[in-house]
Amino acid sequence: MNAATQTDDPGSLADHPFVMRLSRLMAFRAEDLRHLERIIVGDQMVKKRKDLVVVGNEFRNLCLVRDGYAIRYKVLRSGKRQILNVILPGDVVGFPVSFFDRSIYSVVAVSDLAFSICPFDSYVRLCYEQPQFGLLLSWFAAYEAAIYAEHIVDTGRRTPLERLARLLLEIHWRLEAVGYATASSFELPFSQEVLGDVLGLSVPHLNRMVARLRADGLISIVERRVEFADLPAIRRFCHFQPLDLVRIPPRDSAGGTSQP
Amino acid sequence: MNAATQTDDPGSLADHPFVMRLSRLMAFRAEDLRHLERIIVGDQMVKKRKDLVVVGNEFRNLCLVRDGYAIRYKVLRSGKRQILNVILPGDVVGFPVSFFDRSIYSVVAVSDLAFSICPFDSYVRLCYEQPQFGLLLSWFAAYEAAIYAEHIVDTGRRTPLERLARLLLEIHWRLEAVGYATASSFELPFSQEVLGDVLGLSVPHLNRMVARLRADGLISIVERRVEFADLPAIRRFCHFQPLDLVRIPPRDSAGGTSQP
DNA sequence: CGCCCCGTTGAAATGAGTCAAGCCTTGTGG
DNA sequence: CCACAAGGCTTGACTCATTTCAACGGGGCG
Repeated sequence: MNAATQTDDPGSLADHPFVMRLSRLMAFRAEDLRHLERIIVGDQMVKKRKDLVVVGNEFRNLCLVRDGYAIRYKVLRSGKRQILNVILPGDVVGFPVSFFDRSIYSVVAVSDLAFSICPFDSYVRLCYEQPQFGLLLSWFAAYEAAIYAEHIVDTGRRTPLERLARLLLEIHWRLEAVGYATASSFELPFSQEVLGDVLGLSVPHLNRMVARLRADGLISIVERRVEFADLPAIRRFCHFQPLDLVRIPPRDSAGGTSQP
Repeated sequence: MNAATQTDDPGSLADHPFVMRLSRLMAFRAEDLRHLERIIVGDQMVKKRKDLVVVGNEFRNLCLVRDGYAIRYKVLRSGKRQILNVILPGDVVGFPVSFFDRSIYSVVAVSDLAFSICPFDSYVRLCYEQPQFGLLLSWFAAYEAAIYAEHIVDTGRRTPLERLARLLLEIHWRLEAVGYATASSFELPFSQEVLGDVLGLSVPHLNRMVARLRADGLISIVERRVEFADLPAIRRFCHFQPLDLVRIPPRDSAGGTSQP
């Protein structure tokens, strides 16, 4: 549909970061993998700075990010931009926009991005046939909501320094979950302008906060790679606590409510 | 389980605000109503100021609010409190907490509150048998996430005056959807301390913003009732746009992906 | 080679928080 | 039924954290 895009055969899903997250939530059988593969219409690669979702347009796809980074944001009349969330490998671009008539925010790639495309309607149809996929969608939605909730607390009541520390820890945590980070460091794919717009801070102020974390020896940054010298220490400093979903109960778990 | 609570027979669900919201999302059949009634274990009433969910505890229920108001919040070490969201009739108390091991925030009633209790595990089991309920859960989750997203934009980048106007409009919009508001007014069940903690503002500053909206003739408040003199005007002022979910596609919508 | 993006730093202006006090209303217990 | 307490609203003065505006340097990319 667009010059900058190319769609080819979907690669194997087995090593997809989305599947990696998913298999931590439920007993994921080979059969389920086939169900998912069946409704994926292709893989796509887009360039850095390419818009994926634009406000006001209809968007009805779940794009499962295989590699690369993007941001979900809204720009106001005043020209200010607020980023809701950063999108990492294993995340889904079409959430929650696919549930609404017209998109209320935009998504843009901040690096080259590779993802698998699944039409929303196909996914919904699959949910009717294989209810575990509906639950999966709910679980992802709950996780997303919880991340948003933390961002509300950040921008509403936490100090800029805490916010920044927490954001770095959140990104590290999420990247580690899909194998994109080491135990104590990760490649930071976002400019300070992006970080500022996530945290509701101006670029100069954000910059000063970065400098402060550095001066306090809590982080060091060399060539876009963030390293935590003492992970427990920085977690203590900003009271970071990772979010952990419970697993999705399997179909036959206890009793059942079926009528005779 | 607690002195202040009393559980009695679930009343009819037909007039439940939750069902009212739900029936706007899908073709809700009498049969579905029975499915839902079957897994509801009772109704409960709690007093104003009663804690429903407390941080760190496990909570595995969906509480469908029938009447009254509550808030979902987190208090920080500094003593500051951030409210994530206000809970109105038709909302679900156990979201997203039931998806996590231990609750990451608290919920407290700010008025006397009546709700129907549905054990989370029962609901999940129902999803396996009747997949439309799984989709329903996803839809609710998406809506919740979208509201959170707007709050992030509010606290991150909007002026205090806009935030306040938007919050009042959001509450009005959500109350109207369940028949708890007139076309241009509603009972405001929240103190200024609560409003401040939703918007990330101090009470004195919030108070000044209320005064300003009043002075500008955008709202009037008499005896806890907020009245919009000119609804389009205040919506224009803060660029408020109601969120509208698409309907859940029915089971047989087009084609199907079943294999032979 | 030059442009543009990105990071960095400084100085000034201002918006919002904090602290403090007073008043009104509501609820409650004597 | 009254009195007092507590919660909620309102206002003022002061402080300071954060934004805004501005300028500069480095480095990668075309």
